Amino acid sequence: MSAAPNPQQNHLLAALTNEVLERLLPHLELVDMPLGMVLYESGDTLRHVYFPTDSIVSLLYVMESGASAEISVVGNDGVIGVALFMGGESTTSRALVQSAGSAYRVLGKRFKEEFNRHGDMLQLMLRYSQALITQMAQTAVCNRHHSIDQQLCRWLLLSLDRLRDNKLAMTQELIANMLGVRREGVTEAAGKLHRQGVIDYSRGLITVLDRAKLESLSCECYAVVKRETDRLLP
Amino acid sequence: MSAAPNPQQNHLLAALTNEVLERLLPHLELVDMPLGMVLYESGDTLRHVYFPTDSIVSLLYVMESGASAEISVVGNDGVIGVALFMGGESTTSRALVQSAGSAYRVLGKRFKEEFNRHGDMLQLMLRYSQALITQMAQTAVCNRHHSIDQQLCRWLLLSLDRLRDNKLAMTQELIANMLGVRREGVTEAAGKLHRQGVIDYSRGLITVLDRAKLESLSCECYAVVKRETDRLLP
DNA sequence: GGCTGTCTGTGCGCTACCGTACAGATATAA
DNA sequence: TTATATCTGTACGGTAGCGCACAGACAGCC
Repeated sequence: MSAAPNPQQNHLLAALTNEVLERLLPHLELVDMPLGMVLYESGDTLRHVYFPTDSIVSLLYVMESGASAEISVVGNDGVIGVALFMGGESTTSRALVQSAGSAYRVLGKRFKEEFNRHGDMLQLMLRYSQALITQMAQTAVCNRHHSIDQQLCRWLLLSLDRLRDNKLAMTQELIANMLGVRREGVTEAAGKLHRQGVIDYSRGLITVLDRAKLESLSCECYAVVKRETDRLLP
Repeated sequence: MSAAPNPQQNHLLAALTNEVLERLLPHLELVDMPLGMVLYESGDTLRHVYFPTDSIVSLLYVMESGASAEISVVGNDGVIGVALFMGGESTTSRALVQSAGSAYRVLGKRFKEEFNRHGDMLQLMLRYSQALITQMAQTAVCNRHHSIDQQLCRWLLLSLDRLRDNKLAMTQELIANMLGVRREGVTEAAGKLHRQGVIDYSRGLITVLDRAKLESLSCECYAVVKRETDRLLP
């Protein structure tokens, strides 16, 4: 939160025409997003739509057993709360702040007013929804076919793209929850990356040293999602 | 295909108001959907939107290595080609006919004309999209945490719900492709179900004998998706 | 300083699933 | 009938990841 927050830091808000943005601005509320904050739980009626500026939010699914897995990750490239305009009002996932920062939020009711004008906002939200679908689909196959080593690389890259610098405040325990694996599995994978000089870390602070190497060690899933997202939301 | 095909066999078409349906009817084309037919490949520009009556279509992701995994399954409860109205025109997945039958299709252009009236069709498609998102998310976590045995049960139930009778024309090889596992893994899981009297099968024809048992052996994922789908699309 | 809680590293047996190989069974074609 | 392709069953070694247990490292607090 070094720079003063600005709605335009969120790519979706920045992509709106001035006309739409100016209608929305009075309803935008800047909120602090501390690590671990839960925006909503599975089944909750959504009250707001969130546009992160420098924070990152994970859409996390928690099972009956308590085991969890990340479905999608949203930063300044997206919005949290698509279920609001989809018409469902709630989802089966939890939205959890994975990297602290800030976000702009709008009351669901106000947001729907703009959405229901069936103009730019509708088009933009539809395209974003497809990007979200792509990411979820890729997560599903990645969970099926790729090793923890590869998935950790993918996950680091996804987070990195949504941050200003190359540092992530994140313990291995939390990463394990996101990936839906054991903490020890993350420790081993991170150890390998460390030995190869790709990352450095200590007590919850990860520094990426060699992004190119990270990309080469990642599975195809990162690149596929990035390419498709860039295509849908230029 | 015993009964004469009728657009109303598709739940989404049946949910439309008469006004909308009558506008759409002249553009609906009944098509045969043979097993193995590919409606579109990853990256293809979608030409039609498909509303299955008694056929079942799998949205399948195929990776660089050739390995695959099913992302979602669509029958008379849904529609294939959401990317058309989302604005992307293409997706990263393949649409494959998993159970033969028929479907009604509409040219993308005609469909978008109705969609862009921003009436019932828009609302319905948005709600369906959320149901699709729910299914994909559940698939992702299921791939991470559940055994082949459980997933086979889930998969059989999903298929069963979209068929008229309790018979599936499906080889173990094909099921393995859908689940993204080895064919031998499916053979073993199916063998267990057979020994328990839950299913019977031979050479590509599976008969479900004890649906209740199947549900009890399945992971929670089936019920979660069904409950949420019923909520979104009553 | 010492105490305590959190984070990371490591080891070990276990299981599910994979890759591979091959054999038997059943349908279709010659 | 025989031949061939397809489908299913079984076996076996290899391995990635799990559950569990515990040890060391580092930070903050008293």
